[in-house]
Amino acid sequence: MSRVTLKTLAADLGLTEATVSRALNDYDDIAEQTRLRVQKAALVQGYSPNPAARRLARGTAEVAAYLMPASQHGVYDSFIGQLLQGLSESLSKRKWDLLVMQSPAAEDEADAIQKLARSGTVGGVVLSRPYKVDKRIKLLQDARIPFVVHGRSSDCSDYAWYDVDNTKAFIDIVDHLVSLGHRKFGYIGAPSYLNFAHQRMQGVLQGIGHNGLSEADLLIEISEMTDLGGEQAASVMLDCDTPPTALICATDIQAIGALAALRSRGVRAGVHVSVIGYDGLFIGKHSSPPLTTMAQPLAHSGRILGDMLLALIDGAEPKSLQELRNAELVRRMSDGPACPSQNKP
Amino acid sequence: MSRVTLKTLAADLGLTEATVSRALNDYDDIAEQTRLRVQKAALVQGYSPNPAARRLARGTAEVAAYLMPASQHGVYDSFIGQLLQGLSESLSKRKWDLLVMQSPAAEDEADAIQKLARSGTVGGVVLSRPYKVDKRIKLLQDARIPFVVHGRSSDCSDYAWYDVDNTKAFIDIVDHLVSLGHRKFGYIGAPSYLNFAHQRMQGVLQGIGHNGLSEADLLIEISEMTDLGGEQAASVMLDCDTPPTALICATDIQAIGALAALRSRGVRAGVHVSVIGYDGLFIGKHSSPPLTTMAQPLAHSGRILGDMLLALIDGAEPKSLQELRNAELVRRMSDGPACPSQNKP
DNA sequence: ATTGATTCCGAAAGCGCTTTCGGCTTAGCG
DNA sequence: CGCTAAGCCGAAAGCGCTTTCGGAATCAAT
Repeated sequence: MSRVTLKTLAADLGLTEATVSRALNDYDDIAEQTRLRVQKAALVQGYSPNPAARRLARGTAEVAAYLMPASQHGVYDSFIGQLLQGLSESLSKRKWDLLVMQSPAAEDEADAIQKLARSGTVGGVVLSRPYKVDKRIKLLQDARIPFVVHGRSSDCSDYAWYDVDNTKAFIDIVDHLVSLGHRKFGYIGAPSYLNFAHQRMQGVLQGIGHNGLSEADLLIEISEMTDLGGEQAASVMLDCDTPPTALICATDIQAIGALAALRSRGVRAGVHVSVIGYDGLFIGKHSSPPLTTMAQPLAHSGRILGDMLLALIDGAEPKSLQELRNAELVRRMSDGPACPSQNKP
Repeated sequence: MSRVTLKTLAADLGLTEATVSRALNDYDDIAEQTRLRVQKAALVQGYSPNPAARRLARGTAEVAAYLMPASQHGVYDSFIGQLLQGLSESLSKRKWDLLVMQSPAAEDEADAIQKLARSGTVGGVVLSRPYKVDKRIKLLQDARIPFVVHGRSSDCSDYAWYDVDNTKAFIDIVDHLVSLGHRKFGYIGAPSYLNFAHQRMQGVLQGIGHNGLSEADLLIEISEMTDLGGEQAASVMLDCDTPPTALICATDIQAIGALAALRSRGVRAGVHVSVIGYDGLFIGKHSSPPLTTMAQPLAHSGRILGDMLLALIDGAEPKSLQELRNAELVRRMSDGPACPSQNKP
């Protein structure tokens, strides 16, 4: 059983390759009747076009690339599977393929992206977790490759993105904790070249301001986005003279580390000290105590990003494709009213 | 700045496209001197071949597809990110691209894979988590697409695979628990169409046999691979007349659910009842109590699979590429000596 | 009946690269 | 010095598909 190509199909039908091609691609200068005849034959014979040939002829590829964020010190983002599934689902509606690529090392970025553009390998790009100022975005714009960003860089007016309102989320966290009576906070942040980390910190700062507190009421530690990082940062804050009564963490992973720090000191999270994380990771349900967290709605983020990219390909204005969602507080057991007593029992 | 193609390069150098092509691809009928001249020019001008054209001409694609396992009831495998990173790293040594595809629905599998083969989209496939008898494997063989399997189906003699010895791991678990004095077990399994689930159960069964115990000493519950599934299964076993003193779980996720079931009954894991999981998930470190588990060495599995695939492409015998690793018991806090007293306090 | 517009399809030129084949040049040998 | 054998490179034919252009029908209208 040799391959069935346009040529063999055409020969079978007594038509030209050109006609068959147009029939299959729904050109309108093909008689309805022959169109049907051709499409049926294609189905029967199990014809499927050679994508390489099509790509070469058309000059455009039905492939999107997902630029994976680099792993942070061996911690891999657990949402990647979910995101890819959504993306691939959405893209497959148009029979697009999904390529995953490592975000190249900083120096090679320009090269890599220009190569992407030049070779025409991909027809679109999804970029995750942008930096505060992200050269890749400009490169993609210059290369005229349609792209959507999962997150925002500091200047995000000119491209398509989908993001969660990090700043608002952390303002909300502060508000929530203040309403529980907390007045002294610790913030465990992430490296601020990642823009979401910057945004989250801004949220905390604004929240503190809102509520009439001063910077003196806020301790800040920046740590790696790992459990160990969170644990160390929490330790530092807990061991100081007037430790905070509430710990706000940039990510759940760090929060879980913070929980460990509390446990090892015999401090009860949710009673003596409140801990709130961000992400809504599944795993927080099973920490001890279960972690209160701001859950981001990433159930459909993959699909949304995919749909945006497709829309972009169809000629939509990038600026019209910007979607901001809100995270939602899910209270479990690690937050509670401020503890009036000393928090070192 | 228009695209630099073989044509423009050739024109610049006063050579033919053919010569330039051969020079760049290290053919040996090109004078060393001109080869260098060409390669340098290519570098300077930033030439990179159009992959679609190359693919079309060569008839072979430098692209591997990863068939993502479908999510189980909304639980996404957290190892996917890590695996993809390893794969992509390995493949990029040869400038191969990585495509991710959803494993198509059962009925469409044949179609999908045949389409893969016919269209020549991919030059290799990585298949995760095979079923006990997996049609996809035969399809791939028939289609003559090089492929490696992450895991094994029940008949695994004829293809390349990388797997962890699930059976041995669970024998080891039983042995370990027996040495701690346990005599009555509960096994929380996963749906056995997934071959790893079958293997793990076999391990438990063999372990029980080894140690001179009988089937009466083993309760079995099959559940979904979710925390809830594990929790429900554990509940059933704990509530029976003579509950087991040790719970063996097919996956960490289920084990974590089991832990929850214990907690809600006031039964202390690691003291009254031992719980052991499998996977070595990061998250087990932070459960309460921290989960004892068989950790599989997946740190490099992506790279290994990638290297295998590349070797296959180079003509290696599939049978010579079969690698079995052992999982390793990492003891945390959820196992302990059998508790002589009633385990319902 | 002649013209003009439609409708539908074939011819043919690529897209950018690979690869076979053959020819020219130079070296090696008697 | 002539002849064969390498060594190098150019010519050209494709890979399988798309798309422009134009031509042959068909039809309506003058």
